[in-house]
Amino acid sequence: MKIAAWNVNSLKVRLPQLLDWLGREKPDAVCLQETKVEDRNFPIQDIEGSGYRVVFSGQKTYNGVAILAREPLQAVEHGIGGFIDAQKRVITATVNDVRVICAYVPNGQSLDSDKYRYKLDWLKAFSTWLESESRNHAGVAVLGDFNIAPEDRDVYDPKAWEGQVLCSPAERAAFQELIALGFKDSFRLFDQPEKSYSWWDYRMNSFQRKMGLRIDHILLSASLAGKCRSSRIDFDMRKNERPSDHAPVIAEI
DNA sequence: ATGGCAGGAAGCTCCTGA
Repeated sequence: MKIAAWNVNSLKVRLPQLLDWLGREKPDAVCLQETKVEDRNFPIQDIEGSGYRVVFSGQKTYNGVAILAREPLQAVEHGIGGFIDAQKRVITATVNDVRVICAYVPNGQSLDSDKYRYKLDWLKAFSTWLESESRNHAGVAVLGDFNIAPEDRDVYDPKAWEGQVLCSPAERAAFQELIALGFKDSFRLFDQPEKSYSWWDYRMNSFQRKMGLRIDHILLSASLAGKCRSSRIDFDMRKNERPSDHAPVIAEI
């Protein structure tokens, strides 16, 4: 089973690229973030026309998540259980007996921002809820934009980013708390190229200069990690015309 | 030290992203 995550930064703009990519990669399940589209405007027809079923949870302008799958999406759940959140950041469904959790973790903006406090509170609630999901499902995969670079090797200039949002000790500790629930960062199960990142700023020619961060991840519960055959970043998607600032991440389980 | 790029909503500019 091939699973993937991609922060599209507007599904409306990226739809042609998404449909192309689905035809080429043929993933079994795809988690999208930052769709930025209200549910009533979601492009259901285009996606179903490509042979995928889809569930989504969106809002105007910001956030918005969706899961696409070739097989039925069962036991769909919106948001984080037990956590009230006006922002549409999580959607979950069971596909082929795998509990697929699509997450768009808050950005946090800066350490002195209210948004940073919200990010840490959000991650705490997410961790608590994920623990119960793990108890209730044998195979769990968490895919999405975590807005956390877990280690210095996930950052092009660790000195410059030290202590900054996306790299701060509290955010990294929150990421490790998820790992401590029994998840593996699938990307690190395999040897990877140097300077493997999943996001590059649109400015300053960051992609060409390999100035990026690895903040999009696929976490796998122990049973899925044990049979994971590959995990990679589809860098080529960042070379497209009008690219998303994020590249898709893909794993085979 | 600062701004730079992109998308959206609104409106001829601002907010957010990371």
